Amino acid sequence: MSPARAAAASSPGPVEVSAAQGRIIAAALDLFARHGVGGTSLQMIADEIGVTKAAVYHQYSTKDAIILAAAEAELSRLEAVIDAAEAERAPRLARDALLSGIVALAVARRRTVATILSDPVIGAFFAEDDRFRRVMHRLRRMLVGDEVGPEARVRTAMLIAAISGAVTHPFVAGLDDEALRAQLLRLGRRFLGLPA
Amino acid sequence: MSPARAAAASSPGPVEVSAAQGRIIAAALDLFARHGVGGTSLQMIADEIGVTKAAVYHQYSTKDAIILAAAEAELSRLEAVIDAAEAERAPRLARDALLSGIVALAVARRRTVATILSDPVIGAFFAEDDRFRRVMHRLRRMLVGDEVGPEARVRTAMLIAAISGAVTHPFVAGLDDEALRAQLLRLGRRFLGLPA
DNA sequence: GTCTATAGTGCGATAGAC
DNA sequence: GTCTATCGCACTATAGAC
Repeated sequence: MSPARAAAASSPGPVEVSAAQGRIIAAALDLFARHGVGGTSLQMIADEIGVTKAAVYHQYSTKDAIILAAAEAELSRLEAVIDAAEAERAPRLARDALLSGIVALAVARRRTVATILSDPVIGAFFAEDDRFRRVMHRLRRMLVGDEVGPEARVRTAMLIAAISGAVTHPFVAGLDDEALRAQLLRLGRRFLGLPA
Repeated sequence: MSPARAAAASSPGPVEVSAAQGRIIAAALDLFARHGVGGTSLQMIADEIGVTKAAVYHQYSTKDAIILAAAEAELSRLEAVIDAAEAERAPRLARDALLSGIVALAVARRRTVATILSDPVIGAFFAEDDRFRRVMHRLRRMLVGDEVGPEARVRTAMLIAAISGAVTHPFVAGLDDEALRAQLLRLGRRFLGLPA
């Protein structure tokens, strides 16, 4: 099987969603962040949108399908940031564009990003998802280049965890988005050894 | 029981637990890490220990009480690390001891630490828990001193998120505890501007 | 695309025996 | 400290009307 074919089999690029599906995904992400994936029922999602459970089932035939759709929707946002960064010619510029993009994404979606990356149920889905693995691989490659040792692994894991985890931390609850974004970018650059 | 009520009822100081209660807490922490708090039922906890639900209820009369006991047990480990670090005379030594202790704790309890700090259900309990707030305050004070600006807040949040989040990241799944600990400590020191 | 109605399962929680 | 047995409820999921 060709790479293109394998990719199409596991997850076909940008996933199209109807308006009704978009409402379900948005409601699900919000509720996942507030109650966890396991603590969110289809009834809660239906109530949030203002329809019945059966209407939700008409769009996604299982709860797992909703979890997957919500996780992939959030993953797509990260993919778009990576795509934009890779369009930069110089590796140095690409890396800085990636960092800026990740920080902006994490701040703009404070409540959802951390949930997607830390919820054990979504983690189980992503652990076997080729698309997720490809995204993480591209991320690491752009951040630390071709290094593969323990130092590079830990450094990348710490940077991603620091950005995604810090935005929901109680310490920064009172900060407005712009102040948070600026500090995250500055400290992230310093962590990577980039010019501030 | 609402989180607010449970937090108000929580006692300061070390909480004594019987052998049976200890088994429940250990099983609960393990299951919370694997399925999330909302995705863990009392039946799952009972099965893990090898008793019935009623036996679990005899120790903790609600599921919330189990969640609270498990979260506080993990919080106590962090408190012990802070206590030990504060015993150091020089602030510089205290800060380095704290960092080493946090890193060692996060690595030793890879699976549970991230869950406790990131699960939204536990977050709701901690948000109104004075003991948790005191621990976080002591943590920040030792790490960044008396600074209170956005930079100090974001820096502390990033460090805690980086350490607790990195230990469960897929990038470091293949690393043994000692290698992970050494790298986390080195990069953590560098992030704080301490001598390596 | 949304509804009502319902099946079958597992949930948190309780009562009372040993 | 653990058991059996049970209650009432919420859950995922399905069938069929509009």
